[in-house]
Amino acid sequence: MKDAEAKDPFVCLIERVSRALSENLGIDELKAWRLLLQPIKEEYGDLGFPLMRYVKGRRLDAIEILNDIMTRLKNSGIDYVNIELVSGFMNFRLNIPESFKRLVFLMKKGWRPRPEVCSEAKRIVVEHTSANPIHPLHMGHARNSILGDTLSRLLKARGHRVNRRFYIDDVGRQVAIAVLGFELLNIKNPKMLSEELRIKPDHLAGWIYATTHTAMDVVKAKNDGKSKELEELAYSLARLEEREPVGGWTEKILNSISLVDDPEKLISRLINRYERGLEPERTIVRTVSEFVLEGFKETLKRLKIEFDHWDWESDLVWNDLVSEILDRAKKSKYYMIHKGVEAINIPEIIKEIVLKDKDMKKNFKIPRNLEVPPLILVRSDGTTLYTTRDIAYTIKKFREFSADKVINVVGAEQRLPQLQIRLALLGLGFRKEALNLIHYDYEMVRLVGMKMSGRRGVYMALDNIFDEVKARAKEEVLKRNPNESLEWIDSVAEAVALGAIRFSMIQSSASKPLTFDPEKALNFKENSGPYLQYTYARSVGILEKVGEIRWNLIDYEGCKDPMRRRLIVNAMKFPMIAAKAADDLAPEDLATYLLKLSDSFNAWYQRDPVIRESNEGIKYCKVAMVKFISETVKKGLELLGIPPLRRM
RNA sequence: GGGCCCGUAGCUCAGCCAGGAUAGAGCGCCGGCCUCCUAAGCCGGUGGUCGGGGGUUCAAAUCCCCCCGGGCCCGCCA
Repeated sequence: MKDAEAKDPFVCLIERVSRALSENLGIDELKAWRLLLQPIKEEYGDLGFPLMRYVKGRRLDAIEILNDIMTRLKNSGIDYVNIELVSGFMNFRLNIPESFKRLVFLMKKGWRPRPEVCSEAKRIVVEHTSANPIHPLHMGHARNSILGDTLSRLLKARGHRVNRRFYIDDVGRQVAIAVLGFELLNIKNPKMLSEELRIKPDHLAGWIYATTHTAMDVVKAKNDGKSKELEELAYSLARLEEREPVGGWTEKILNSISLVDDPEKLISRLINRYERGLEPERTIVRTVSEFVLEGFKETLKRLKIEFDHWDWESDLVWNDLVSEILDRAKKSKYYMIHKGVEAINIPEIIKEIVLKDKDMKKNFKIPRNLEVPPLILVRSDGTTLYTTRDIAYTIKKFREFSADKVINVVGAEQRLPQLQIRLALLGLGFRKEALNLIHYDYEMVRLVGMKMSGRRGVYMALDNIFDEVKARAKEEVLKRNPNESLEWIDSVAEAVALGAIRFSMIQSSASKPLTFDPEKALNFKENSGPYLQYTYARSVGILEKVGEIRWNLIDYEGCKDPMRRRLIVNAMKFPMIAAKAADDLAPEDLATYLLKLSDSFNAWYQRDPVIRESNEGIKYCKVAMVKFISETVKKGLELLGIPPLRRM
């Protein structure tokens, strides 16, 4: 094994102890190390294990277990830890001078902190963002994209093969409406137009989509004689008109739609012909979609988010994967006619497959009184539904990447359809796929004092938020670096803004609704991405002032100081914490950990100066610590997709 | 009407799944620290019936039941 790949003393310790605990107590090794990582009070030790939970009611002797662990550790050459039993807990205290010495030995040879690589690498598809190509990415998409991207980074670092995919939903109703808008305005070359008008493609499309949608609703409300609704719609339309890219567009769209007998029929016809791959719809829809995607790509590039594949939903229809699924459904015993259209009998699948199997029940966790309706496959006009196409897409994701697992980052409001999809897969005989499809759901992003609606063109585009945050960051950078070039200041501001936005999107768990307050994202204080970036910049600053690290001068007794000791122990936990965050699909855990580490690092160097330390041995001990923390924070930032800055 | 998620300090949240050692952060507020490695920092102070009520347990913020409040979902939309 190369030294750069060697395991650090802390990871070695955790591995040995977990194995010993697992064998002695008959629990999962994974569970053992997860319990070991639970934070404990410093006075009890560096690691703790709640032994009483397992010893209770069994003929197990805690002292025997302790002795066994001690012996095993001795045999593995791990002599830098002390264990004691206190009120049912097994507490571990590291000999820091000794373990830090081993760590420094590795670091000197090029070892760097990184998440502990898992023993069983899997092939994992992460599908995320997948926004309809009809309007700019907004803050809701931001949470999706950033979660998806961060998960991908974590899983990759954990040693898995990750395939990142964007699903281009070009078949649905939404795109058809946007396309209708482009048609009504007679826009043949959107790209040229957006360049002329200097409007980003997705922003231009967003206006056209919202206006067309609203105009359609206006006409509908008029025909139905709903005057109250009409009033609100007229207001929305007026708001849109204020922002129209070219004078008269709103009127043109509204008038054109008013002339059509039944706009819905027009949309239906468009979808129908597009699904069949007929021209000119084929070219028109693709042109508009591709045009909007260019805008997405620009935004995503800023967020440092990349994809391995861009999958066209229409390809699934044209390449017969959807009809393959439909055929399979027809032959299935769960095929049914529901409300006069083709469907899959989901309730029957639950009854016959899920409820009869204990593991299935656990995997699907279907609430007792939840009625999952049948899944309709085809509309009465012959076009397919999103869920049908998504079944096909799931199969494609598993097949193309030979995936063990597929993670869909999709909003929590889509829980029911996502569950239906998994159940349908199960009923159609795709058992492995059904069990390994994960709906990674997240709650809504709410903007303070604002209700968003894409259909009405009311949303806070990510691009605009980013610009706002960047402008604020620029002020701060400029204040601190008045003599730097504008170019440098701009690039730092961009990175700081990215750090602020990415961090704010992952710092709380996905299951909680997130209230995005632009004011708060502009707060670059503690508990923020920029705070982590600052911590890293400071550590680099110190190292640069020190120059070359004289490893052989280090006096390891220097780590005994309580503050330094605590810091080293905290940082040593990084590989395991990051690994756990990856396994749990919980980037927020890593974020919280990095904040804590930064806190203790910042508190430390401010009280215990490094460069001015007069004792050379102690000084280089501290320098080694700074190097260690610096590399840890850097790796952590990379995992979160936040650019580490050497200076800010 | 049914289901899911959330409810912990004035605000934003961690801890809950795998029950245990005096319930943790940050923001805010009050008071300090820039001839000293970047003050996006540090130090000190302030602040909690863990939504309410029952139950299980030696032990409950954590598990179970009921209730209350907020969000979401129950479409031939996605």
